[in-house]
Amino acid sequence: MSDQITDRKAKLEKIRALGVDPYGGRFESVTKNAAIRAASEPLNIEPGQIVESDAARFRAAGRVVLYRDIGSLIFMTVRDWTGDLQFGVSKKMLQGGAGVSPGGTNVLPGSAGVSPAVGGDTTWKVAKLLDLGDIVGIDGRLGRTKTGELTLWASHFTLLSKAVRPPPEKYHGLTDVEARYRRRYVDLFASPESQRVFVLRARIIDYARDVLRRRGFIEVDTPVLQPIYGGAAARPFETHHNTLDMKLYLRISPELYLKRCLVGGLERVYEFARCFRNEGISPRHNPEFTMLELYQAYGDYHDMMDITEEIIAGAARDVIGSLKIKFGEREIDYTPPWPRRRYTELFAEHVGFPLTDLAKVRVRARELGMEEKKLDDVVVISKVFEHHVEPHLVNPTFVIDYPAPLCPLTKRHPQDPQLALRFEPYINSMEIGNAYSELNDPAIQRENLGAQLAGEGDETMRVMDEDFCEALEHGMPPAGGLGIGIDRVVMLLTGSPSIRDVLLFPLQRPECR
RNA sequence: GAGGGCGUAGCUCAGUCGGUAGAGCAACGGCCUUUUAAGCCGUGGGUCCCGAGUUCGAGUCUCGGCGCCCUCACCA
Repeated sequence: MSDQITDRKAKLEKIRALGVDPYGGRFESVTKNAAIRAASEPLNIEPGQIVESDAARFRAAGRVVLYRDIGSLIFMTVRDWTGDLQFGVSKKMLQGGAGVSPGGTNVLPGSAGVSPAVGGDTTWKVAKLLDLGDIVGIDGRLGRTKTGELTLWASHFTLLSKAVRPPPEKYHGLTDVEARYRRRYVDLFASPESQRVFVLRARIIDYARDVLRRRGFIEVDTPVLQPIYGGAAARPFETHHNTLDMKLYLRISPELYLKRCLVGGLERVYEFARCFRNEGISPRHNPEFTMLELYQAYGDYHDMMDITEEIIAGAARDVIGSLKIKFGEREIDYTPPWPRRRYTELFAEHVGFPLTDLAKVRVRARELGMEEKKLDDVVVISKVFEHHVEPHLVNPTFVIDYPAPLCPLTKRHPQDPQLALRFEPYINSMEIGNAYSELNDPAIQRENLGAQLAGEGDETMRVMDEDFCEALEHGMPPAGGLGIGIDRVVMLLTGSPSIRDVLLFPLQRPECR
């Protein structure tokens, strides 16, 4: 059967028989491996030397990723989330009187060796019973081996958690993508580069929060469970509340609630909104994803472009450390200001004729193999745009002033009512957001939403959000609004080709085991 | 939804023309006080994704199913 598990459980019992709890408790005041490395620099440790001074005493902890037993001497490479460090355990150097480190808590109550605690001899036996994947803590003195490797030599040694399952192969780690997604916990500890993505994700989000806080925004939470869904064009997930006996939808967008906040006088609000869309899955689409959405009263979409640049270019510079970041074979230049290009101009430039020449647009659509007869003009235009223009939008570009019929929640362009004051930032041919000068005329809003519902026909169960329209009738300040697909931004900044690489636990069908 | 690719030991992977299942790491037993993916000697380990079929014989060929990845479609 699964003999490695059996072997490890046998060791577990041997360790318990020694009076040591293989699952330790609190082990605080640990210095991170990276900090220990940094602290070693001024010590100028010579190969073969072990430093006696207090400046070289450290407590460290982490997971055993490499283990080399040389008889009466054990070397192990121990990983924490700052990096790896070699621990050395020498039979002669272990101090008795505590099989656990001072402050360690893993002496089994009532065991034979409990008082005055297990000795160095017991500690040694435990060290010999270690396996790859175990989590250990040590107190020791810093030195260098003959070959110059920085090493923390244990005076006390503690087993903090015994792994009864074997880790993946120590050199390759987990490479099978399915295994990495299904058992992310293994992928994370086996692959520092995977861990790095999620640390960077957190820092990028922190960075965005800092930008918004400096600009006077407050973070709010709006409903995920919504009786009426809206704010985007997508099919929703449905659910049901038992005691209210009520149909509910998981939100496809927080937009209509955040605008209610504007009506209420919360002038600058943002939300990191987990959204759910019951649509196809692809390397750029996950059924649940995170949208940073924000609204600024008295602003417009130009302000939103400034914020977009400040967050994304700033995160590139300050979190990743460069305004030029590779993605696949390409290098993307995030240096602001990003070009702001009109939709109509880009269309004419890359398609070869203006989008107002509808006959030509439809001919081109047919050439692309499209069933264009049943589609509205603007839909055909947008398909042709996607096909011909998006591939050219590699470096960050704001595409501005979209055809109005595509934008039911957007204010019209004052010079051209055919256009809407909307932009989408594109990077690496991918939409990474959506923003506009928000429509605040309640009559036009009601009309647009009605037209949208009519366009969707009976295929969706969508109904008019009367309460939202009523809110606008109380007066919503003019405002700029912005949504940024956080997952996609993290993909770009970390060089991750699939959205699943930046989601800790992407949706997978049940495993047949 | 359509097409293509993949699925073999805990992990990473070989497996020829259809002929009784292989390596490295990991594991187990032994040796070793300066290793670096430690080394040396020895040992064990398989639902070849699942199920049918063809065949004297299937990891290999055929069909069906499941899962994952990619492309396209839908969508965003």
